Amino acid sequence: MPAGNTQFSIAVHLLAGLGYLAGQEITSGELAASINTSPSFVRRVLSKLSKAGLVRATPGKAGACSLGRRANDISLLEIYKAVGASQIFSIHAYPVQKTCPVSCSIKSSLGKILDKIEKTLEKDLAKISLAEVIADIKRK
Amino acid sequence: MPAGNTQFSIAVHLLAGLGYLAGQEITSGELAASINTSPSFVRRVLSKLSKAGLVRATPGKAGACSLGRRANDISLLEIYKAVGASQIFSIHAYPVQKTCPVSCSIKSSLGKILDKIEKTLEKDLAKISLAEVIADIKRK
DNA sequence: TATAATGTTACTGTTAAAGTAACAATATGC
DNA sequence: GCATATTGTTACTTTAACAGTAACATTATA
Repeated sequence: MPAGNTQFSIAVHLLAGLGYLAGQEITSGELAASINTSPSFVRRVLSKLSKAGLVRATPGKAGACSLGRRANDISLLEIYKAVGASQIFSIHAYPVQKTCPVSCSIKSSLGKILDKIEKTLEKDLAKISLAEVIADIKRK
Repeated sequence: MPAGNTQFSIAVHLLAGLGYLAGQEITSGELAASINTSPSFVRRVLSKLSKAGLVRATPGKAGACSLGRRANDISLLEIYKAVGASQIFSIHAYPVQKTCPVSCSIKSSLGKILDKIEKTLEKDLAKISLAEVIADIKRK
C-alpha cells in the first residue's frame, strides 16, 4: 500500500460497485467488506464522492448509498477531481536565483508545458465513462 | 518540500541550464548554487541523467558536466524516464474478495484503461524537446 | 427513545522522498 | 607521487503525505 493516487482507484472501485447494483442500495460497511478495508476509510472517500454528486447517500438509520447519476454520465475525470487527486507534475519550489536566467524562468516555461499535457490527460479521462468500466467488468 | 515528481522538474532545470550554456562545462556545485539546493542532491539527479546518456560528466579534478546530446534530441519523456518518475496512476492493492465480481476484475479493467491513458501522456512528453524549453527561457 | 446508518474529526503508523553528510573513486597539476 | 578538486555512491536523518483506525457527532427510522 504505497503512495500515489490510491484513492482514485478506490473511488472507481466503489462507484463501479454501486453501478453494478444498478440503483440497489448498499451500506458503507458492505462496500468496505467488498473492498477489504475499513468502513471509515470507505466513508471518507464516499463522502467526497457524495459532495461531488456522484453518490447519493441517505443518512440516519436504514441509510445507504447508491449511484448519484447514471453511470453513463459519470466520467473518470469527474471521479479523479472528486477525490482531489494531486497534480501529476509538480515543480520544485526552490527560491529563485536572480542571477540565473534559467532559474528565473524555468517555473513559468516548464509550467506552461506541463499544464498543457495535464489538460490533454484530463481530456482523455473525460472521454471514459464509468459505464465502460462496469461493462468491462460484466464481460468477464 | 513535499512529495511528487520534483525530481523531474529538477532534472529539466539542470538540463536546461546545461543546454543554456551550449556545451560549456559546469560543476555540480555551481549547478546546485543556481538551483538553490545542496550539491549532493544535484549530483544524485545528475548521476541518473548521466547513466541515461543525457549528461556527460568527467570525473576527477577539473571534472565537470555538459549536455550529453543536442538539446534537440532530448525529449521530456527521456528525462521523465531517466529520473525514474513513479507511475501516474496506481491501483490499490487490497486482497481480492472472491465473492465480489467487481473486486475480482476491477484491477484488470481499470488497469487496462489507465495504461492506455499513460501511454498517451508519454507520447505527449516525447513530442516536446529540451530545446523548446530552452528556447522559451531565452525568449524572456 | 434506542438504534443504525452516514458524516466528520483527530490521531497513529507507514512509506516515499527530500535533504544531508560522509566517503570512495578518479583524474589533474604541481 | 601526492595534494586537491571534482564526480559518484552510499547511508543516514528528517519531513510530509497518505493509508488506516477509532471515536464521536449527526441524522432519520421504527
